[in-house]
Formats: sequence, structure tokens, C-alpha cells
Amino acid sequence: MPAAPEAEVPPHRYDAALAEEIESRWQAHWEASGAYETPNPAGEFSSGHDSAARKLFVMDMFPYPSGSGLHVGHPLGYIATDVYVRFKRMCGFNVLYTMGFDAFGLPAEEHARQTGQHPRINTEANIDNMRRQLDRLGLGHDQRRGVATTDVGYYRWTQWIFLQIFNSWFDPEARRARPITELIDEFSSGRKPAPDGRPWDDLDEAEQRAAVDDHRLAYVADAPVNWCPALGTVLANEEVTAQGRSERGNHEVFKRPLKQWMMRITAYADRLLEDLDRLDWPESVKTMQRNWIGRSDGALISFPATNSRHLEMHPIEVFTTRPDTLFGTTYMVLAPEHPLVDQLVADAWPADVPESWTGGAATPREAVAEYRARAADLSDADRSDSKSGIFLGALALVPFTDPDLVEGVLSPTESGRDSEAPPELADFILRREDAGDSNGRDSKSSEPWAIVGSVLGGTLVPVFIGDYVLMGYGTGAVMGVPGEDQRDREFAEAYGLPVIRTVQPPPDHPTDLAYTGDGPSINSRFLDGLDVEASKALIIERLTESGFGRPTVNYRMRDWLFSRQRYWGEPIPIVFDDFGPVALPEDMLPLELPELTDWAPRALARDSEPEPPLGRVSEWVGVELDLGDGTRRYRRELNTMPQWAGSCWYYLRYLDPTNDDALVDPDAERYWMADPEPGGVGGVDLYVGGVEHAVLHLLYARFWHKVLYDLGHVSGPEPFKRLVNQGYIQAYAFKDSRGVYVPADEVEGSQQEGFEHRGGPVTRELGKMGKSLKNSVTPDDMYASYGADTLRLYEMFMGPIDQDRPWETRSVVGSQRVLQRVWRNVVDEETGELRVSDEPPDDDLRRLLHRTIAGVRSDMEGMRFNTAIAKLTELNNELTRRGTGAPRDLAEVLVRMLAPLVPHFAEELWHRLHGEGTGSVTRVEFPTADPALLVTDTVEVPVQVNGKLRGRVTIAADTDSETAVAAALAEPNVAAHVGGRELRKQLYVPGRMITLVV
RNA sequence: GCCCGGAUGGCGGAACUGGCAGACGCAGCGGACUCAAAAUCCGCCGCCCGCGAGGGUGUGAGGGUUCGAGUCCCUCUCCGGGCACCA
Repeated sequence: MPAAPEAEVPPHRYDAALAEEIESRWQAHWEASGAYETPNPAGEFSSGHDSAARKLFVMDMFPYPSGSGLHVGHPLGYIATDVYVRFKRMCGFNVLYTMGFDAFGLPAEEHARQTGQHPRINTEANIDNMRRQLDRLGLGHDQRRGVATTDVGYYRWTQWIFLQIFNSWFDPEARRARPITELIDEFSSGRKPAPDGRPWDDLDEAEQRAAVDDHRLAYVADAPVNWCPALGTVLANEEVTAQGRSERGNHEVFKRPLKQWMMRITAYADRLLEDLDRLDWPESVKTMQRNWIGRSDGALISFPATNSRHLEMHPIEVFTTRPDTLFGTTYMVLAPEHPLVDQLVADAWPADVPESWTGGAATPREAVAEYRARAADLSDADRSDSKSGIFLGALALVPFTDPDLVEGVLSPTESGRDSEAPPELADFILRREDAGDSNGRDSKSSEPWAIVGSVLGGTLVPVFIGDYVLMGYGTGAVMGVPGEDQRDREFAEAYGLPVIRTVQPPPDHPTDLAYTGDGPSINSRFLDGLDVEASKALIIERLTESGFGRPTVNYRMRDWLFSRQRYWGEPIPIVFDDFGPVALPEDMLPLELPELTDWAPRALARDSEPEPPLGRVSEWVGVELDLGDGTRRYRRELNTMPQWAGSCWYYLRYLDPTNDDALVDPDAERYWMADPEPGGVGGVDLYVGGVEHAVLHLLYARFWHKVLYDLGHVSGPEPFKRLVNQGYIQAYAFKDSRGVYVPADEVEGSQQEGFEHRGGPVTRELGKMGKSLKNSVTPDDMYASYGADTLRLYEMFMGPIDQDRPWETRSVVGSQRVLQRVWRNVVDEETGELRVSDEPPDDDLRRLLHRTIAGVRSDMEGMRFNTAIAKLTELNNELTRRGTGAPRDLAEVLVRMLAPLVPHFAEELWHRLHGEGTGSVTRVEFPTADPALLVTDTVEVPVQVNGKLRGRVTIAADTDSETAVAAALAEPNVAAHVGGRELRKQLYVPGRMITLVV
């Protein structure tokens, strides 16, 4: 008996083996011919430039060259941009499309620390590997432009931009960055007063340097770092566990202040906010950026406060968005770390102080010390929801409650302060209020502590510290208005403080909740009766007149902490002399990373000082330089830049990657980045990437771009005109009865029957693809089973680009079958000969073709590749149904439409159709529909009777309403449902619908 | 808690400005071809009633606007994401 015959596969079937052969052949050909090289208008890359073609700049987000390889989820966005780019190229655009690598960063440094191998070696190996994986997908990158942030020729310009920022200040009048030399001119000419009002020339060098440094967009400040003495290194936040220990080794980590570089991004807060409105970005990303910037409009209000019977006043400055509720203030709270605490804390408790206000301590000072120690112990997450605080023994005066006193207090020139005999503190605090009050005061607390300082005729309120007030936001102090703010309400209830409503709530508002809505002001003197907005306006006016306050804007966003205590990053091109930082001159760039061979961690004493890795290279740390005033000794900056730095501007380097004279040639920059429409923001035409970069990367890059714009280095205010977030590919993962993940590719069964792994039941869940869930599927698996074009087609077919979707290997075969059917309509599987017919397509087929062209074109334009593929499939299915082989002309058009999606497949068929010597399909024009073939002379129109579909009629496309209705009534089923009754209404939506109402 | 998204067959999804719900693909079912299977081709495929023609019902739930609602408005449920004592 002969051996069981192999399943007979026709020799010329489009299967994985044939796909592989086609793909590698064309990839080699494209590379050799420079098929994807994009010309610049001038300079090194200008050969082949077509000045008539419109430009288009498309980019994927900068990948990190990870050592662990790709899974099928990674290239989703890359395939989408590649398809779009190929389409636009076929539409005649000059498209810039490339990819580089964001290659500095922690993983390479960690790898170096473990193996002793220099991070550059590992980084370069990873880049090569990733490049190979991407190439196998057939991505049409201009590889001449693919920079890596770790290239010395690249980071030289990252350092150059740092110096531009360092050498700039933000002019609030002009609302833009200006060169620092212009600030010095302003100071020395007296147009801008020096910090303490003295003439500029009277300041010594140290004072002048400090004044200037205070204004720079990059400046040095003390900021806390995570110092781990046992590892001898500073850790990133992600390397510190929730318990405040090192992830590696579980050692103690201490917060230590360290001089670090900051970027003054807050100066740009308003422009970053305003320009969001001009961007074509997903609304969710814009919202995230708005929230992150967190602009709130409000007022600063000063409350004079004292702990002494002599009324020595310290104003507490408060930021509030609700200045209209001022008269509802019944207490004040400072952040525990607030600098005024030490001045305001009293020596002794007043008589009758409630136990809960003292924390059980003998004196206010002790209570504060204990409270602070406890607050410092707790991480931010542990600060619980329940409100806590300590009374300082100090009182604050609510402005406008005694105008005479207030003026005396606030203006030192007035004699009012001493005009009255100082009252005893004990005389006016801490009386219990009568129960059963009225006048709109809620009296939920059984014994509210009186706060009315009737002796002076003004309202005095107790001053607390409490950890619900954050030092980092606003002024680190709040006015407690328990009637109008729920957090204040909770605090007031915990400490028995009274509640005064200042906005009349609706009758059904619960009495035990703060009311934050609109309504007329009450209990608010001159504000009474005004709504919230009017009250705000009036009180701000009064505050400003009286000097008690002023309108102000506050932001949640902080300046950007730019220093990293790391080796594998860009060195900061700064040295220090006795007065502070000094920029290296441009001609000393690049400042190259010194070799570091000593990767071993060193255990240090608990009380040791933080030291960045570069501090170990002693011959590098100290340096003798001549910076213009003779050779002197300087200390180098030891921190490096964060990974964000390199990714903040890479799109500019793509434009002109080999330029040694400038970060980008101005003409190249203008060609690729300037908006063709006047008034546009300019920037990359399409930027595709994950939503995880919604805030940090996209905000930092916008900030740098605006600085470069202000300084005249780029032609528009925004880096990325249009942003699309691609969704994530998720994958099913399976857990066995012990809750352990089992390899997903070994699981059998289905949703209906249940899933099994080696005979045991497993449960299914959806998660990120990766090692930990044992559910990775790699592109290599797919190439082996189907080929790269099938993978591309499947990923684009799965759903809309911006949507998350579950991976299902089982379904990939569908996309392969589609390609096989196309193949069979063009090529004979048995002989490999063309089987296209030279018969012209009939009228129906031509109309279908042109409808398809029109639909595919608009779907491609809108990046709706899933529906474009569906339309192409329908057309091809019609060809299959006819079974005669495709008409040659039609096959040729179909192949052109497929070319962006499955470039190798299309190139192969294109060449088979046209023979040797034909040009590449990648540069052929994308088909255009003939409008004459899109209109039809008859249409089939559905007929509704009383809102229900009862039949269809075929009528001429230009039928008028009456004829259409008559035709509808002639349809038997429609007639049956009308049943001879009178038509109350008849409607014909041309080509769409006939509606009858009886 | 606040702010964004989202919910359509067994599954992924389609449906343009309110106008035939379920395109296309997977899975499933039936048929042709075959000794048989695979592959391929043809057909069916939301649910309920009906031999059928056809009828009823149906886009997370409830209400509304409209001749007509997956699409617009109100209320609610669930899922995903972001922020989180931000004054």
C-alpha cells in the first residue's frame, strides 16, 4: 500500500510558503531600489524631489528597543500608518515616514548592571533585532532617517536644545520665551526692576547671577529624590515599592533633597491649554491634558492671624475658587509643613480648649510636632479620608467683618494697631454657642464652638493644621467653609465647628451636606442676593480695593523635574562655578558620556548623601575649561536627562538626520512642518500611538516645541497637528483550578462547551498580551502560518483603529482565504499562469467596481481600513461567484487598491499582470471612481406603512414623490396593509424610503 | 467621588447627516465535488410563531421626541480609561 498521500495542495496556491517567498523577494528589491526613500526639497536627501507634490509627514510614536521582542499587538499602529502612507503616496503625496528608537533608559542600564556589559552594546543589539522584526512586516520606512536618541550625533542636539532653554526666560508681558541676554538688558537698563529694587549695577556678581538664574526656563532647585544607601543609588519612583522600600533587594529608601534641574513648563500653562483647541486630537487626550494642567480661576485672600494677645499679625494667604463664600469661613487650615506654622503656634492652650483639638498633647507646640511626625510617616495613599487636624492656638480675622480693625492691621503706616488696648485672647475665643440658632445657620453639631470675636467687632476663626490641605497646591492654606465645601464640612463636624451657609440651597438639599451649587448669597453682607458669579465678581473687586486680596489663577501642573540620577542618559551640558550653573558653549558639544566600568552597587551608610553614577568618574567630575575668562576649574553636572528629552524633538531630526550644523535645516523644517493653510498650527500631519502618552510625552514635546517656536527655530507653535490613538490588542488568558495561568495556545474547547487544559477545566479572561499571562502570539508565528501580508490584512480588518480588540488566532485564516480568492481570480493555482480574461467587465460589474473604488478611497482617507477591506472582499467575492477569472482591467484596479494593505502580494500580482520591466505598484496612482458609474437609473426603495417595513419597490432614480407613492401602493403586501384606508401622510425620501401613514 | 469613552447575533465588527439593523470575517448548519477526507465552490445562519406566503419581536434597562430612533433628548445599570482631599 502506498504511503498515505499528502493533502493535495495545488502547486501555485497562495499559502504561507509562497507568501514568504514573495515577501522576502520584494523586500530585498525595495531595499535595493530605495523604494521608500523620501526626498527633501534641498540638501543631501533632495534627489528626486517633486516640487509639485504635496507633503505629508506621518509618524508612529518612538519605540523603545526592548530586548524581549515583539508580539502581534505591537505593530498594530505601525501597520495602520504604513497602509495610510502607501495610500497617500499613491495619491501623489510626498510622504515622510520613518522610524527611530528611543534608546536611552532604565532597562539597558539595568541589563548593564547585571551583566557588566556596556549598555550601548545591548541597546544596539536590541535595535538591530527590532529593526529586523519590523522590516519583515514590510513597513515602508525611509531608513536613512531612522535616528536613535543614543547616537552621539543625535544627543548633541538634545543638549543644544537644553542650552537654548537654559539660555531663555519667559516674558509674561509678551507671553513668550526670550533670550536670557534680553533679560539682562532689561535689568541693567532698569526697565525691569532687580529683585530687591536696588539698581542693577549695585548688585554683586553673585546677586546678579542669582537674579538671572531665577528666571531661566531651566533652573536648579532642591527636590526630593529616593535615595537608597544600601544600593548606593537614587531610585526612580517606579523602583520604590508602596512600602517605601527598594524593589530590588527590599532595602530602605529615604527621601532626600537634591539639587535638581527643573523646566519651567508652568510658564506655558495657558498657551498649552489654549492651543489644545486648535489641534485635531482625540477629545479624551485633550481633556486629560486640560485636567493635568488644571487651571482654576479664583482669588488670593489674606487673613490676618495671630497667637498673641498683642495682636502681632501674620497674614495667612489662601487660594480659593469660591471667594464669594468668604463670610462662611468658620476656621482656617494650614498644611502641616506650612512655613507660618512655627510663627503661629501658641505657647499654651487657651482655657476650655476641646480635647479633640489638642491631639492630647500638653502644649500646641508638642501637638504640632507629633502631628507632623505622624503625617510624614504616612505615604500620600495612607492619608485616610477621615479628616484630622490640630489647633494651633491661633486666630485669624475674616476680612470685611471689621473694616476699621482690618485697615489698622494691614497697613503698617496706620496707627490703628496701637490705638486700642489689646484684649485678652481668652476673652473672645472658645465660648460655646447657644443651641438652636437661626439665621440660616445649620446647627447639626450639638455644641459648636463659638468663634465670634465680639470684642473687636470682627469675626475671628481658629487656625488649624490638617493633612487634607496639601502644601503643593495653591498656597498650602485654605479657608474652612463648611457650608459650601464638603471636605470642609467633614472637618468642621469632626471638630465641632459651626456651619454658615452663604448660598441659599434649594429646599430639598440635605441639611447635613455642603451645598456647592448656584443660588443667591445669604449671610454675606453686601453680597446678599447676588448669584455665585456676581458675588465672586463683587467680592474680588472689594478684596482688590482693600488690599485683602486679588484675582488669581492657579494650576495643578508643576514644573518638570528634569534630572535623573542615571548613567544611561544624555549628560547635561552644564558646569558649576562658585556662583552656580554655567552653560557649556555650543562648540563644546556634544558632551559625551564618559565610560563607566564600575557598575557594582556599593553599600553606603544610612546618612550618606545621594550621588548620581557619573559622580564615580572622578576625572570627569572636575574639569578645567576656558569659558572666556581664562582657564578655571569647574565641577560638572552629574545628573543626566530623563528619557522624555530625546523623544521631545525626534520628529525634527527625521527631517534632516545628518545635519552637523543645525538640529534641522530651516528650509527642510519649513517644508515638512509649516502648515499650508494660513493660521494653522503646523506640525506632523499624522501622529499615531498609544493613549498612555496622552499627558507626559505629548505635553513635554509641546512645551519644547513652543520654546523652539518662540526662539525662532521652528515655524509653527505645535509639534503634532493630528493625533490618533490606536487601540490595544488584548488576548485571552486561561487560569487553571489553582489560579495559575496555563499556556493559552494549549487550551482547547469553546465558550459554549467550556475550556480545558490537559483535561482540567480552565477559566478565560481578557488581558494584555505578555509573558506573565502566557498568552503571547508573535508575528513570527503568524509569518510561519500565513505570511506577513495576511497578518497585516487581519490586523487592519479586526476593527476600527482606535478600538481595543481581542486577538483570535483562529480568525486569521479568514484574511488568508480572502487573499487566496483574489489570487485564484488572477492566477491559475495548478499552472501558475494568469487566468484573467480579456473580456471587458459587464455593466453591473463595472458599477460595482466603481462603487467599491469610491468607498475604499474614502475609507482609506478616514483610516477605516476594516470597512475598506470588507468592500474589497465583496468585490472579489462577486468575481469568485462568476467563476470565470477576473477581467484583466478589473484585476489591475483591484490590485492597486490592495497595494497599501498587502504590499508584497499586490506587487507580485502587479508584476505578473504587467510583465517584466514594469514599475513598482507602490508608485502607481490609486484608482479613482468614475462618477458616471456611481449613479444608477433605478433604485430599490423600501416602503413603510405606519412605521413598519411592508415591502420594496423598484423605481426610477428620479421618480417624483407622487409616482413613488403610487408604485408603493401597487405593491401587493403594501396594499394589503393599507387595506384601502385613507392615507393620512405620505413621504418619499428620494432613493431612501417611502413612508405611508394610514 | 469627579471627568471622559463604551454596550448591536455564539464571536470580532458594519450601518454616512435620523431612513431596509446585522455588510465583511470567524464559528456553526446544509449541499456540490470526492471511494472518503481535506481543500474548494454554492447556499443557510438574531429570536419566536408559521408547511408557506407571511406575522410578531429585536441594537444594556426604562421613558420621551419623530411618519420613522442603534443613531437625538432625559433617567438608570453595567464595563473600560483618566484624575483623585487640587481648596
